[in-house]
Amino acid sequence: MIDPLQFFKCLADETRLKSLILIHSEGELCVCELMEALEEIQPKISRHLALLREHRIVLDRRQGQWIYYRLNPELPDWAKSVISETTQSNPAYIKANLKKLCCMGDRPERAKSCC
Amino acid sequence: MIDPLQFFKCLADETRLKSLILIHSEGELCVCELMEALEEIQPKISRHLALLREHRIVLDRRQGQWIYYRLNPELPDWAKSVISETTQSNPAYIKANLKKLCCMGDRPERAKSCC
DNA sequence: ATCAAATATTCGAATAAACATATATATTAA
DNA sequence: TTAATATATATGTTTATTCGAATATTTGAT
Repeated sequence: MIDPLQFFKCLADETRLKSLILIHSEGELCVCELMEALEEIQPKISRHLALLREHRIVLDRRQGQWIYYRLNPELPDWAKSVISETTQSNPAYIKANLKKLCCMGDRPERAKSCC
Repeated sequence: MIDPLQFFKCLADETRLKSLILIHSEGELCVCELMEALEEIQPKISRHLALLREHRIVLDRRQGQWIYYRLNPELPDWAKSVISETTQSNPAYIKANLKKLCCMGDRPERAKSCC
């Protein structure tokens, strides 16, 4: 299982930390949603998600053209708990980003629930 | 209070993470004890402790020639909890270091309890 | 089969973090 | 006051991380 040091290194970058918190808040998000919420270019989002995926902190699934990222449910409890508590106790940290996500037009959400 | 990103950056280095976990396990430790437990040179330990102190993750107190570091009791609960859970759930991560601390001769511990 | 959209990956450059060495400060003991 | 011990800090260098730009891959629609 994941080493605590590697785990915290994964959280020690703004793009990755915010992505994780947003993914945890929303359940599942795709790259274009994170681009909008964080106002970052696509390769930057993808690169950081790839790192989280390599460390098995998130899992991905493809649905059509979109790739959805979610927390790995097999993360050790302590690691899940770090993410949960950080999310719950720091709503201000991602408030503006959640807002941008909400206001986003044409979210691929609908596709998510169908099929 | 401390920003989650800054907090995780502080944990994302082996010397700092192990120092924090050891300090949390032992209550209070001085630089020379951490040097022994982590087998690192003094300026390296001091530098990393200084960073933790600047972010108010630890507090220090001088007692004679020694400076003891402890967790800041005013850390937000979520941050305390991150440190506690990480410590409790990863005993193997610092096992060898705790052993070295135990075996250390001439620990300034006695001074700690007197006065 | 071609094109557009979403995402991934590669690569060289820029930035930041960590390091070892040297030196400074503070305390205690002689 | 001098010497020794514990710790802190300053400095130049090395190493690690992050970045944007360019390109590749995959999928769905035409």
